[in-house]
Amino acid sequence: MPKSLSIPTLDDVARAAGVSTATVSRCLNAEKKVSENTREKVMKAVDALGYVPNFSARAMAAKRTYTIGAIIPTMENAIFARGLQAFQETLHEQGYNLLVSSSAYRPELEAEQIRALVARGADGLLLIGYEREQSVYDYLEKRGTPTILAWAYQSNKTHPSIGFDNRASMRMLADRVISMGHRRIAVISGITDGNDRAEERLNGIKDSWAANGFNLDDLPIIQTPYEIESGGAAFADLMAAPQKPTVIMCGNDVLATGAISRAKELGYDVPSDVSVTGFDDIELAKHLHPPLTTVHVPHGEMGRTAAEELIKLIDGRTTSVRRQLNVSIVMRGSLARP
Amino acid sequence: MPKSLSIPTLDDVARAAGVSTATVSRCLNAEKKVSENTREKVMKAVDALGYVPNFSARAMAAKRTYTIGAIIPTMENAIFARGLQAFQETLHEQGYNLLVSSSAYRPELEAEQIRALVARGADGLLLIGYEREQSVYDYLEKRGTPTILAWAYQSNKTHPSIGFDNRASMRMLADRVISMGHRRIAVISGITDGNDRAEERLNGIKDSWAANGFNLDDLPIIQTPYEIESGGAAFADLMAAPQKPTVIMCGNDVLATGAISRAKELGYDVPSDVSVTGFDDIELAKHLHPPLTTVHVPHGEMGRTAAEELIKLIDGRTTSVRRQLNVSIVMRGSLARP
DNA sequence: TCCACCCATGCAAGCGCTTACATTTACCAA
DNA sequence: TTGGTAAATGTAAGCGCTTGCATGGGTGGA
Repeated sequence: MPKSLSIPTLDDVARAAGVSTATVSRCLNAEKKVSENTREKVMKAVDALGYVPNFSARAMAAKRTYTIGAIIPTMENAIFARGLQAFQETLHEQGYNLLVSSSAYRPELEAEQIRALVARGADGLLLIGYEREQSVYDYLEKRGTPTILAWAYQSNKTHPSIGFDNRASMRMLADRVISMGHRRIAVISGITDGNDRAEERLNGIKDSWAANGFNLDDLPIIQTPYEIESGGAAFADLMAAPQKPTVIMCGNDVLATGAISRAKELGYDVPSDVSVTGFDDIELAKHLHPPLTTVHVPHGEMGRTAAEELIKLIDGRTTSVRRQLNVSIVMRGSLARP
Repeated sequence: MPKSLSIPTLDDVARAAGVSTATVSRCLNAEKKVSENTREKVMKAVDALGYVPNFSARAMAAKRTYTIGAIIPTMENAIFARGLQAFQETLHEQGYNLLVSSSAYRPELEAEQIRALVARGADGLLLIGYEREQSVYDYLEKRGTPTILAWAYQSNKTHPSIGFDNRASMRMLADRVISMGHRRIAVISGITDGNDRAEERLNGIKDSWAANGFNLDDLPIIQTPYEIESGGAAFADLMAAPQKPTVIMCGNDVLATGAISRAKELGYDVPSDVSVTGFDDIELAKHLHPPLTTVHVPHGEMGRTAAEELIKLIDGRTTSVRRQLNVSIVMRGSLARP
């Protein structure tokens, strides 16, 4: 009975090609050290058998997987899609694969998934933001797994990271809003607990507000999950106040989408009744009506750079990276003078 | 020099606990067959060393990974997000992990990723739709990897699948549109080449159109990628015709989003100048302005069921599944009488 | 013609686990 | 006390690959 009915292994290929397994292995990996003649024989056998190397066996023997793990807070909306796409494409060009999982913004789930990815032999990891337990960093350190943080950059942190300054960026936008004459600002923030990006963005607004001589007590803030519905609900709450805000600054574009949608339902015109701003500049932002004024984040560049630097880290071609990217304000129709 | 500096293995744990590796292994897997006493000792050692089992080694020895692979056409937009989320949650409840990759709607990439996932030892696979080369199915068959298809259901196909009838669903919507009095319909379809769902949806519209006694030559159709921008561009093209359509039926909600956005830019009012319909009922649909009339797909149920049935397939508790889910039309503001 | 080298190849030792099978231990009935 | 049985544990053989080292054959210089 031919063995061909079961899954072919290196051994099968070697036997079929009349060489040793070592030779087959070398054919499949290092291009060199095998004569043209032999390689041809081997490749023919590989094709004939439909051989595909067993990943686990390879990982075990080589202690290298050419796999990168990424854990993002959510796949539900497009916040991370563009950046991750670029990350993945760059990785792919360099012969790496990407394993993605989502933590649903839950730190304990993130920790679990980090362990799972490391256990799977990920050569490196991409994580979002800084905030996580020290024990997680210790674990990564101990296992020697190169890790790069993205979507955030804080000059006082030393961990390899590629991102932008959420705080300064949001402050820039808030300054702009205030300079346009707005004096009644309300904020729909993401949940800051366990999310340094959300916290920094909120702080950016507070910075601006305070620096312009206003009282933080006069700055209504609602924290709510990054979902369209929540943004809508928060909008309704904020507009129910006796002193209606003239502008609502949202922690990201998803919340802003909800706010604008709800504004329409409630009969408010944006921006003449109330302005709305976002953050991230997801693709949808410019297609909202009115188009959303927001902070443009260079997602593609961030993903690409993160991939390149992470691979350097893995190859030992560098020991640390810290790169700050520039964001810009995109003025669109959703923001006007009060 | 203590070995604790390097990554702890089963051996280390066994030594620390004063038992054999077999016992430790049994502790970590089958709950039974180990005395309470021993288990405690072992667990203590595990904690102390911070031991995490090596996934590859485990996969190799056990020939089982408790990992499911899913390949979806895109992560860029939310089409698959809800369904995948439910799929993943159900899997997780049953102790399985999910590996996701995206094929960017490219069959050859999908084939490559299928091989990669199988090589990684995926116990089962989730794929979208029916259309792929026979060789891919043969490969899966040969490797004995259980595979379930989702997001589509065709009664004439026998492969395990869980989905809905794209053709009948879209036809239902088209019938409705026509019954409202529309006689000038234009279609923005996804690229049908290599995408059976897109093709079926388009066929559904054609079915209805023909069944109502109209000529297929009078049905303008543009095929374009599932992107907001493309939807917008297609909309502009269709409206540039001498005979403007009274309704534009889109292959999915993403295209419809682009169409509505572009309509505003061009100064058309939806639905009084032109109606727009979508398909999928992504979260955004109801937040568009006007809210989008579309076909509601039970994504959550589909994901959940797919997970359950796939696991049954893997466990050999069943040999085949074919389940058709019901969709429904959601009437919202974007569709009105001409 | 001979020797030193180098390149292509083979040999075999793991990588860290699981599990069939063997062994030991504990306990109970006779 | 002793034999028998079942439960707990240990032994060791792989799982499919990579890679350091050994080997052998071919090449070119003297």
